[in-house]
Amino acid sequence: MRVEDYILKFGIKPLVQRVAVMKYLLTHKTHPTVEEIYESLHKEISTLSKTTIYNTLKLFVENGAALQLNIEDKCVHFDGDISAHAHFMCQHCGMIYDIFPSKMPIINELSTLEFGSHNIQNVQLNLTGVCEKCMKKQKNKETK
Amino acid sequence: MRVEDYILKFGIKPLVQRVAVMKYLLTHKTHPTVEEIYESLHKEISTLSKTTIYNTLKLFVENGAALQLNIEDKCVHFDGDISAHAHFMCQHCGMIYDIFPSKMPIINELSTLEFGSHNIQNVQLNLTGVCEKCMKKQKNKETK
DNA sequence: TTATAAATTTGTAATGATTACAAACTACAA
DNA sequence: TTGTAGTTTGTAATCATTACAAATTTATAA
Repeated sequence: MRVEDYILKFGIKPLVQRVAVMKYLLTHKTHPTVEEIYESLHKEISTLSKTTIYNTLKLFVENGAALQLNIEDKCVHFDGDISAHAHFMCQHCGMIYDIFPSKMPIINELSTLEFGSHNIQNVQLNLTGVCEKCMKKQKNKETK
Repeated sequence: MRVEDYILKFGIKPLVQRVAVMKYLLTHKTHPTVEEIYESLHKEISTLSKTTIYNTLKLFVENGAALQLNIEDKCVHFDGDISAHAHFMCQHCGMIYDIFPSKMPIINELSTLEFGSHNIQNVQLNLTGVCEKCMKKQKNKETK
């Protein structure tokens, strides 16, 4: 499906900037920040402004076309994968890993959670720690 | 137990500023921000600086004496309750509700989660939406 | 005690992500 | 073609957080 049609399904008018941002999100599973998206897309679309990226991502999130991850305090990350999954962020390298229900079945239960009469609109399961790669690096340093 | 002894158990030297901040966290279950803590404690301890509150909270979090909640993008919240529980933040009023395992049994499973060979140090389950109070307010407006 | 070193606090300045805003531009319908 | 609403853009402002060095407090050792 064309990205134009994809974002249309969320009620979002497919303007060039928006299509570019969504295309970026869908092809880069790195949970990018505004800065990263800007640095990359600015090369293709030289007139693209950072404000537009902020506006566009806000629009995506409000319409359920993307997820905003508040997993760290430095800055916000975005995710074009709106399927049920959790995230693990490494405190050393900053990488954010996806965790899918096949690896963590509890994730399947998150969509049915209830909390009194409150209206739940979003559920996020955020893990932090040290990733395997960084742990190995640490061990190597220790043995030197 | 005195707050002095409580933070000592986390290996934190109980200086007056630290005791004041921890006392605030333990008596205000509102998941305060640095700003809120500062505004309140500044009245008692006029010399207390915001930087010290930042330093102190960082120390608490690093030593497991408090939780840092990244549930929204505006600013960070802190929680002196380190028992297993989740949070629900209302998008309208900004209030953060505690969710304890008795109301949401899945929370009990969070401490035993595993993800490959990665070293998990922290797990947070964050819900957002509209709280009961704010939904009622909305309904009242609609019927007027 | 007293002197000295180490740790901590404080206030200010700097940083950097995010937002506000108004002017310029674009899409689209009459 | 023209008008209007919607969108983008660049700049300036905001505001939470951090850096930093001086001042202060606490711990240590003589």
